[in-house]
Formats: sequence, C-alpha cells, structure tokens
Amino acid sequence: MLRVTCLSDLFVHLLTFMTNRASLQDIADQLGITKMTVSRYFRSPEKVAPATREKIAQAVKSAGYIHNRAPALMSKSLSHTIGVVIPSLSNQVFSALVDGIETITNSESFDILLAHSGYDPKVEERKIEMLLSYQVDGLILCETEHTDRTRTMLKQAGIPVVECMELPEAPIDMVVGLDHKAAAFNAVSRMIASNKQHIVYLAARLDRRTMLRQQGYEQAMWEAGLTPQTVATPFQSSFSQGMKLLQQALDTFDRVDGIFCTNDDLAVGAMQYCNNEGIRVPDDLAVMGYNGLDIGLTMQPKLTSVVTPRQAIGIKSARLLIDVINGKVPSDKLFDLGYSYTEGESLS
Amino acid sequence: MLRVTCLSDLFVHLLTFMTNRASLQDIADQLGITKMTVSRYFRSPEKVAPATREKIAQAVKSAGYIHNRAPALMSKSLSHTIGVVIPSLSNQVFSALVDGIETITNSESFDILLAHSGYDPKVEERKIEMLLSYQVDGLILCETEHTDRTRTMLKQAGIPVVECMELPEAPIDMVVGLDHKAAAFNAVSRMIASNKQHIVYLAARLDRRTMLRQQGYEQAMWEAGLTPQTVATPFQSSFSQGMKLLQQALDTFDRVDGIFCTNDDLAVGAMQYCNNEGIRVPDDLAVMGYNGLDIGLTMQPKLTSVVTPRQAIGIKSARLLIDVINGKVPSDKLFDLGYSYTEGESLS
DNA sequence: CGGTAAAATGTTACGTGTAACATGTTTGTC
DNA sequence: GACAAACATGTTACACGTAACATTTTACCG
Repeated sequence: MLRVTCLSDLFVHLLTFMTNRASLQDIADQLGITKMTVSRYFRSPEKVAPATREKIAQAVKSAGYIHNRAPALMSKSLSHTIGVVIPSLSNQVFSALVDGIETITNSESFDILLAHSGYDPKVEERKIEMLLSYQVDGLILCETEHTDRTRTMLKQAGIPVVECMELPEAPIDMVVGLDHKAAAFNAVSRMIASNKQHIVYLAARLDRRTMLRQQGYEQAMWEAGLTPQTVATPFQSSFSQGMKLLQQALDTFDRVDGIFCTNDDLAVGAMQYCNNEGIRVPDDLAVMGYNGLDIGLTMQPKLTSVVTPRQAIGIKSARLLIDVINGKVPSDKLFDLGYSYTEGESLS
Repeated sequence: MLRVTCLSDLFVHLLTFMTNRASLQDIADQLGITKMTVSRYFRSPEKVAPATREKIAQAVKSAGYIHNRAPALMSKSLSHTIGVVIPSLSNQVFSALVDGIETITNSESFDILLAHSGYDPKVEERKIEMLLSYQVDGLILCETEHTDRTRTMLKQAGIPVVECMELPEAPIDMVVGLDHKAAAFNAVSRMIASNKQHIVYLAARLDRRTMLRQQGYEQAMWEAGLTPQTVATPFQSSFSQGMKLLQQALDTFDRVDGIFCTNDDLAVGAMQYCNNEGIRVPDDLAVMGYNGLDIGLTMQPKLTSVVTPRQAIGIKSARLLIDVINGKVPSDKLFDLGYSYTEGESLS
C-alpha cells in the first residue's frame, strides 16, 4: 500500500521517478517496507514471504528497477565478475576461447567484462587497469608479453590471473595453454617425414607466438640437416598477406617444396596463390597451416593444420580461475592442453 | 612525512597494506594530507602544488594504488563509460566498428564496456542488463531485434542509445547505419544489368539483415521480370556453408548464372566450389558478395562485394552518443551512411 | 607591511546495496 | 494457551571517491 502523508510526498516520489533511476529505497517506500527486504528479494528470494515477494515483483516491474552494482563493488566481498582481455575481435581463435570461458561463467553466475588489446602491451595495460577499477575478482589474459607496470599492477591487485593460449617464460600466476614451439616442431617434422626438404616458414605480425613457432620450425629443420628459411612481414596476417609472402618466398629461394604458415589465414592465401598460378598442392608444394579454422577445410585439397584446443583452454582457464577465487587451492599452476591436426590433404 | 604515533598504528598500516588494496585514504595518511588532495591529484593535477604532486606520485607508485570507480558510480554524475554490444567476436565487420568507436572514445576519455550477444536477443538482454548495472552513460547496439524487456529496460534507464549497422523499423532512440534492402536491390540490379537472369540468393543465419537483403534481392528480380530463388540455412555462415549452399542451388534449380550472397564468407566458399568444380567466374556464374572483406580480394577473380562503411558507422555512432551524453541536441536521430562496392571482377 | 587575490588544502556530506545482528511474527506441539 | 523454533522483517553500519563549499596559505603589489 502506498503511504503518502501529504501532497509534497507524492510530488517528491514523482520527481524521483522522473529524474533518477529507481533505487531499492524507492521500491521499499512504495510498499511500506524496508529496502533490506527488497534486497533479499533479489539475493535470496526464499527468505521473503511469498505474499511480499509478489508485491515486490510487481513494484519492481512497474518501476523498472535495474540492479546497481556500485555499492556492492565498494564492499570487499566478491564482485562475481572476471575480466577477459583478448588481442583481437575478429579471430575465431579468441571467440572460441571466450565461448569456452562463458560456458563456465554462465553456470557459476559470474559475469565477464571483455576488453581487447590489439596485440599491444601498452593497450593491454590500459585495459587491465580499467578492469581492475571495476573490482574484478580475477583476470584471464591471452598474451604473455606485458609491460612492467602491468606486472606490478597485477601483483599489487592481489587477484588470481590466468594467462592462456601459451606457456610463458615468466608466468604472472596461473597458465593454461600449449607449447607452440613443440607443436611447430612436430608439424614441420611431419612435413619432412613426407619427403619435403625445402620448407619455408611464412610469418606475419611478429608476436611471441609467431616467434615460438619459428623456433620449433628451425629446430626441426636443423635436426633434419636442413636449412631453415623464413619470409615474414610485421603486418597483420591476412589472406592477401599469405599470397604476397608465398610469392616472395618463391622469388627469393631457389627451391621451395613446402611452406609452414604461422596461421591459417596465411596458409589459405598461399593456397589461393597456388590455385591461381597452377601450383599443385601438395605435389609441387606442401602446405601446413596453424589453428585449424573452418576455411581450411573448404580448400581443395583440404588444408592440413595444427589444431589448438582453444575452447578447452577457455573452459579450463575459467574453471581454474573461479575455483581459486572461491578459495580452492589448485592442484597445479600450469596446464598444457596439447594440440592435434585437421584431417587435411595439403601435406602429401 | 609518515606520522606513526604508536606501534599499533604502524601495525595497522602494514596489515591494511597486506590484506586490502590501497585506498586514497591510505595514501593520504602516509603523507599526512587528506584524501581529497590525493583525489585531486588524479582528477585535476594542476590544482595540486608541484611539491605535493611529487610526493603523492611517489606514494601512489609505492603503494600500487589502482583507481576504484565504485564510489563514483554511486553518484549521479557521469561514469564516462559507454556499453557496446556486438553480435560476434569473430567478424571483421564488428571489429572495424569497434575500432571506429574507440577512435572517438579514446580522444574523449570515455571507456568502453564490451559484450557480445551471439545474435541472440535473449543474451543481448542479459548483457544490456549487466552493462546498465555498471551505470554506463550510453549504449551502442548492433542489432535491431530486441526483447520486450530490453526495450522497457532501455526506456526506463533513461540513457541515450544508438542502434547501428541497420535502419530499424522501430528505433529505440538514435540510429546510424545503412539501408541493406536498398544496397541489395542496387547490387542485384547491377548483376541483372550485366545480363544475368537466373540469380540465386544464398543466405545463412537468418537474422534481420539477411532478410532485408533478401527483400532487396526479390524486389530487384521482380522489377526486372525475373523470378527470385533462394537457398538458405539457419546455421552460422561460413566458407563451408557457402560451398554447400551453392551446390544445393545448382542441384535445385535448372539454370543458375549468378549468385548474390548475404556475406563474403558464403561468397568465398561458393567461389572455392567453383574453383574446385571448374565453374568459370564470372562467365558461367557471376558472384556478388556483401561486406567487402579482405579475403574477397585474394580470390581469382577478385570478388565484387557491397562495402559497408563500418568504421565510419562506429565513429559516427560514438560521436553522436557522446555528444548527446554531454548534453548536445543532435541535428538528427537517423544517419544513413550508404554503401559502395569493391573493385572486383566476379561480376562480368 | 597590509591587504587582497589566487592558490592550495581541508571539511562535510552523499550515494545505495548488503552483511551482521536484532527484533518481531507465525507456526506447531503438548 | 504457553513456549520454543522457525520464519520474516527491521536496524545499523559500512565501503570510498568526489562535488561543493570553507578555510588556510602563499603570492603579489602598492
């Protein structure tokens, strides 16, 4: 029952309704109860009498109350929110990762605050600072290169952090990923095993993961008594970069009978180039990609590619992070989730 | 100068430092000043004496203070944050859009809270509710289908909203986009003008934009006295879907001499299929894509595609939203930013 | 120096949901 | 109908950065 003792009270109510967003107090006033009961209605409805529950539900609906998490953020209790920083918003690798993360956060009633860094540690620093200012309970980062300030901030923030996708040399806290160098080594060894000798590494956007794959590639070549040869561009990788890099490789080196591409974008671009130029894959040129994206399987022949378990990495990362947030002690701080291959035909 | 009157004071300081994150008060106590001065150091440093500034800078650094926006969110003042909901995290269209948005937010010192809906209005509703709970000053949405509850919430939230990419029938507030039906009509008319008569529309993920393009396609066909024919799948579009849909079109219809694809993923998949099957583009089959992504230009022949000005849409959306947040009255509530074409060769 | 303007710093109050504890109310049992 | 237990609701205090206003300190000039 709305209790209005005088006209000015009503006026104040109307005014509040017009200008400010409704608060718990507004709902409570309207029903002649305290905001605590309304708060309980949201947090633990079973503790509110059914009749009251009904009244509140109606008042909440008519007032259009929207939860305000600001006060809760001020208390030291958990915000039930984790921050996720991905490098790019147009890469299936990270969208699958976030999908994995969300299967866990949804079932655990955690929220995600998402930010993207554009592969730039300075931007990552800024975004992490923003996420910390929202009092997130934990962070999932997809890169392992961080500014000094980022490392200091994270140390002082005192929240759990998962670095994922890769196994960093200097982990901040926990790690869920795979060994890109080992994967590259294995992939190139496969190419060599199928009698390719003049394998070139195609690389773009020279970040750490690209470098690690290069190391694996070079090790596999040296161990087989072959000479590693690389063409690289600092630009963002793309299909057209893949075409250009293959062209450049063929121009630069006497013989090329295989290419190991740092990702599927380059590999597909390169295969396009082969199609256009009449180079037969895999007879004239073996092609190995990295990531195992859908597009590789539409190629003729199908692209052979290293598959990274990105959804599983997302799931494991979120699981681990939330467990630690909830006070569990993890069995380990590092999880290597390995890799596999697409069933392609571009190798031999 | 650190003023510690007794040992227990020091102990409390240490304890605070160990367990809780440093607050403005902690910094102030350490320096024997009030937190207000420290707050000013962050908000308007020019109002703090240089000597004090120096001291605070040092204390802030050693304490590892990280700004906490929770209290500010409780005041009715602006949070200088806008929420952005995109449908997908692996689509160049939306990453370019966000890039555009960020050029503006960066220069205006606004932060972005990002969420993704997976093209699902129910998920969009949840994400919007979350963003509102963080007291964002405005919202940019990339879809025009919303649940009833979303519309109610947004009305009651009383913040400006920009719907972008499209021109909705029932706009919530402001709109920045383009007319997909008109673009499709124009694109198909071009195909007809280059003497194609049996043009099939290839569609996936049957959302509103897909439908609008279908309407434009059908209108163009009818007006030219031709019969529209569509093959569609409810699944997410992908390169392999493009292959399948073209195959299906060729199986289903007697003659097909052109395809209009709802996006470049399908178009590229379809062109792959042509490459694989020896269908000549554009002589046997004209192909028109939609979005103008990089990959289209690596094809042989280059894909002709409708280019949507997504970066410009992002810039305009953010500009408009922030202007309104800052109290300006916009000259208009709807901005149609048009479309253009890639210089492709897949048409004629 | 005196006095005023400007600069620097301080004081007070505020916003709002919730934990922890306290009080009031109903239910059920003998 | 008395009383304990369970249930429902209320009370109080708290978190912390900042706007608005108040006070103190410094700078400057005749």
